[in-house]
Amino acid sequence: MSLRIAPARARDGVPTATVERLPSYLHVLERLRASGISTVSSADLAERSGVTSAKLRKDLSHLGSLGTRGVGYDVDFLYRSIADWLGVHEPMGVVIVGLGNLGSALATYRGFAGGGFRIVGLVDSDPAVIGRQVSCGDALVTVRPVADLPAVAATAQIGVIATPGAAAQDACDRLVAAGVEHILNFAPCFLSVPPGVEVRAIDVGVELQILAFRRRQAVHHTGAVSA
Amino acid sequence: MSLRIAPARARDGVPTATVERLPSYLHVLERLRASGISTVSSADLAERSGVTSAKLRKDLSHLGSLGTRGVGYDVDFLYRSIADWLGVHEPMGVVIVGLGNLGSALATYRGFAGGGFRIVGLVDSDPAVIGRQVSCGDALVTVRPVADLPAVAATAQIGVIATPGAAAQDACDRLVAAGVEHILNFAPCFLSVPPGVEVRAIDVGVELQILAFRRRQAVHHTGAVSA
DNA sequence: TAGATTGTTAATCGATTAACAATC
DNA sequence: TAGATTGTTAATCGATTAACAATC
Repeated sequence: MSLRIAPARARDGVPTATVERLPSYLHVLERLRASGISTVSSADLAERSGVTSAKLRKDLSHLGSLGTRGVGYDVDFLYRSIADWLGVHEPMGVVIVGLGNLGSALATYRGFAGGGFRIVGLVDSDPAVIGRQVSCGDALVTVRPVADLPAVAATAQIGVIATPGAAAQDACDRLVAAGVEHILNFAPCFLSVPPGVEVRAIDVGVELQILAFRRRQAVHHTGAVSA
Repeated sequence: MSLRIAPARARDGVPTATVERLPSYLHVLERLRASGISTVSSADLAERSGVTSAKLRKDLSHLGSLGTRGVGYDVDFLYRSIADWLGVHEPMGVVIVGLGNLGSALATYRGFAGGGFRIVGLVDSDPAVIGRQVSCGDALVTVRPVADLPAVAATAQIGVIATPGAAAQDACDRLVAAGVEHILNFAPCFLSVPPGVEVRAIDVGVELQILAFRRRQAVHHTGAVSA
């Protein structure tokens, strides 16, 4: 398979559902590449990503014609095509608010160091935590007080909220005031934000409840529980 | 508003998307109840949950006719109706595999203690971690070696994987072998499981990539980056 | 050529939305 | 009654799926 130039990429018109699956494909391709596999079929890549092959091909078709009929996809070329399309090479500054157990876990998370993310700030309100040095990938970052958030967030494009629920809206407001318009919220509450600001929420409690419901449903729920 | 009996609840035929939003509504209602608010309109509850009022009413309509036209929803009644329907009163045993930063954060997470979840086991492969006592809500739980997983998982209905990616599939296989059929996976990899086993995956790296893409899109990406 | 696998089509399916009749 | 708000309908929208022509 000869070296090819990635086609002109249209960012618009690609379904939301597709965009949200591309990072998973990228991740699987990264591992395939690392293990020296040079070609994959849609069936193989789909299975490793947990989707159907039809869905995978449809997703990829939105980025262009990236495979070879009768052969499959070149792992390296497909990896670079998706990475380029997503734009993962542009570095992203991340500020984390809240350095309890979860915030600390996120700060040291490998996914931040790799993948074009850089921790540019850590913020907490607890005097016992402020001043602590946290090892984020190859950099040491000092936890700073909430008062420093405007300065810290100035170089951040993405804010991560890992505070208790009661403090989350305040943290969010401060991030927004500092100009951060993309927020990942781990606190168990809904954040209200002005138009133009995007929040993605991950609520562990909600995920657990869904899973617990599925489990109850699976056992068919014979007999009534006590009222 | 007089005391009412919750209607017969049909668990089947309720859309997946609705089921996955019910825990959020429940959570908001919990806070409303705690703050002494006794009645909400669909518009109000929807805004606090981050959905539209039409969607909220449609969701709730699947559980029955729970509101009062011209008035709204009784907070306490609606809370109990959703809680009963989801079945949150049946206790769920949870086993966590992997007690690094993230696993520890999850073990001490308030959401496990409340909401009908009970940590019945903590497992890790690191001798430095094994034997450590972790405070999970009101109980102290001892971290046990991977070899003990079958015994530990015997009383668990839900497994949580918080290991590094490389160890996740092994952890998953062991959980499944121990009879756990509902798994929440925080490791950055796709888990393959036999039919009948359900996995919900939370990949922080993927969420970040999606958010980063949105950010890049928002600045409209004028001009080309260096090839 | 024969076999394999993509990219695309058209049909199906499910979820969202706006509007409004029902009714408190 | 008049005003408010639900529960439901029907239309719209978007995502998934199966099948297959294109083509390596």
